[in-house]
Amino acid sequence: MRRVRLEDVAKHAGVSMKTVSNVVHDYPHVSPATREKVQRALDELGYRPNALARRLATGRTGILALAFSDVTIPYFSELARTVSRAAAARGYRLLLEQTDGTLEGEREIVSTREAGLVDGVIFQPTAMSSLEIAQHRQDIPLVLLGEQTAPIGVDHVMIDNVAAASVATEQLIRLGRRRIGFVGHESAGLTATSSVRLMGYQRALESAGIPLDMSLLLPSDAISSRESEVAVARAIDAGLQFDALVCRDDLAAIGALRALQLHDIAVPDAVAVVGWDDVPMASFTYPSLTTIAPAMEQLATTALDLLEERIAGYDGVGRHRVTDFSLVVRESAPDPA
Amino acid sequence: MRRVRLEDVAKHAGVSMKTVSNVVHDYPHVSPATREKVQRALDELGYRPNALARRLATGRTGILALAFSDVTIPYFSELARTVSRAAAARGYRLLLEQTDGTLEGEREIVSTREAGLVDGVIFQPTAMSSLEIAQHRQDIPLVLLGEQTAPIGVDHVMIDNVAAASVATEQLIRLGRRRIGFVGHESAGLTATSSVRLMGYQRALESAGIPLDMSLLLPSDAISSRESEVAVARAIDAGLQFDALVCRDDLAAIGALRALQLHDIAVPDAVAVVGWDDVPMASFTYPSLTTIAPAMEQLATTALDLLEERIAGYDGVGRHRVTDFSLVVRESAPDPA
DNA sequence: CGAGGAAGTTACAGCGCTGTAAACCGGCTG
DNA sequence: CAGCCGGTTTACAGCGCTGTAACTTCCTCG
Repeated sequence: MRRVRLEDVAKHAGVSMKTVSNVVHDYPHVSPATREKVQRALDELGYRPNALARRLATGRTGILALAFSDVTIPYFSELARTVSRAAAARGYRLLLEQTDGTLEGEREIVSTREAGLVDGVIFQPTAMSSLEIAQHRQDIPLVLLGEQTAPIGVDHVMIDNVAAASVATEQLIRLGRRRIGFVGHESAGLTATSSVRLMGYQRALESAGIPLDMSLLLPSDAISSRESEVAVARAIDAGLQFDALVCRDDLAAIGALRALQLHDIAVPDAVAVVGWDDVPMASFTYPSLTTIAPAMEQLATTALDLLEERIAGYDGVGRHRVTDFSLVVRESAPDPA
Repeated sequence: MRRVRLEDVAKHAGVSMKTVSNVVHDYPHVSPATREKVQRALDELGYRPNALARRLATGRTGILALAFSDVTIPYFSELARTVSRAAAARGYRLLLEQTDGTLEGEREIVSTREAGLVDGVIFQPTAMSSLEIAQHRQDIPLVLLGEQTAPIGVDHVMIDNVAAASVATEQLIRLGRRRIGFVGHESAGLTATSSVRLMGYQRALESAGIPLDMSLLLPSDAISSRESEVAVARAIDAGLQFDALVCRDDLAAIGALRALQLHDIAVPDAVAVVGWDDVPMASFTYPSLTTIAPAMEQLATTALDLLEERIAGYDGVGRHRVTDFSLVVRESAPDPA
């Protein structure tokens, strides 16, 4: 069953290849008679265009890559879904690239040994520094996501993490909490994400005149529910007193919740908890999680806008866009009565 | 900054394009001297092959599509991660296609209006029937995942859902439970998945001599934690007596857990719960979930094996592969003391 | 009635690469 | 020393499509 080519259709309809191509693409200047004749040939032969060839000829593939560490991290699943939808709406398809958060994996993304396959890349780095990105990067349209600062010449979209962390912390302060811990930042090699969130947390405490107590920082060995559960459990066992927790992300919050429950500590009465990301699960934990919700659609749209401009040829300085967030209030840290 | 082509390198090195191509591909019969000369030219010019052109010439793209309803469903995140890794190990990259579980979305996948972009497709249908798949399908290598039966000529990989549902149910029976409910199947338009799982549940009850009580079937309006939380809450409020729940998947189990907790019903003492999929979250709920864990790696590997055979030209009857599963015992339905 | 234009159509040269067949070049055999 | 052989290299024809320029009709207008 040989593939039907444009030429076959052309022969069948008795016109030139280009005319067939014009019909396929709804090019306006084709006479109705020809159009109909060609269309019939198209149908009879069951022609399906070869995407590859078309793309070689036009130079654009219609494929974008979305790269991050791991799709099973709920925030990234959400990101993948949202970007995939938004991309589809613009006629692009999405290549999924996982880096496992390793330097090698991330280098591979940025230095793309093969050209041409992908029109552009949206990339949320974990391990790579801005400097390294600048060094390895090829001349493929690139938009960076996340808290990492971007190299000159590279576009970047993020939410204002410092502000968001402050908002989260303030919610706890409004509840009258004073011994507010921070959970889930890396114990070694703080990521950019954790560090800006910590900064916002500190800032909110300062503004409220609450002195920073270093013992309330509960780092964990890795970004996972497991590790933050361990960290919180250890703190409780060590007799640490606290009445609220700001968590680096919802995964950390979920781990924290579990540690508190295992120790029969009531949430939010004894300890209030806020998370970050508003992952789907945040509604279904018990109690459900108050959390920072990034405006995901807006983020995806903004990133795609920038990327499309790059693809279209914009080659100026890197743009920096800040997208919105909101605090979703649920059971784990309700509004004050 | 014009792209460097094979021809540019060839000119620079004073050899033919094909020789350069041979060096790039480590073709053995190239003299060391030439190889070295070409390699230098390659490096000096910073040549990067154009994937598209290569693929047009060879006819293979090295891209596979993975299609299912929604990446944010944890089972699919896991699937995406595992398949993506396995595919990467074999030199393929993964295009992510979301169908939203709609018929149109799924039709699009199977009928692929464009040819050539993708070497093969791994697809887990939700809405489409086997018949419809057979009707719409094009001649692109295709492997089906999930409980749906596959059309003749199409490969299919799944776990033995009836057996797995029986194992899950038996765990509850061994705990001495007799009033075992089933939660989270669709109240209208049962999917193939729900229906085989229900079948296994019934079979286990029968084997244990427990009569089936239809009132213990708690369907929900949609597959989500929210809906199954509602379904379970409603049942409790209606005074339904039960001492265990088999849930259609972990999402349903998580919803059920929340309903039970909100009603102060102890898990597993009053009601034991088993889920399905072993999503990452299953370890971090409180209590953690006993759940059916499909052998995801094996599933991905098997699917890719079949697909690669198809890509290589196998055109025989559809193969049917059954992969393993296990019951992961956690707090929500522990082993009997 | 011929110039000028718009609409419709076509031929053809790429896009950047690879497969094939053929050419080339010593070195070895008889 | 002709003939042959294997390793090495090359020219060239595609892969299937689109952009461009040019050509052909058929009108319209002065």
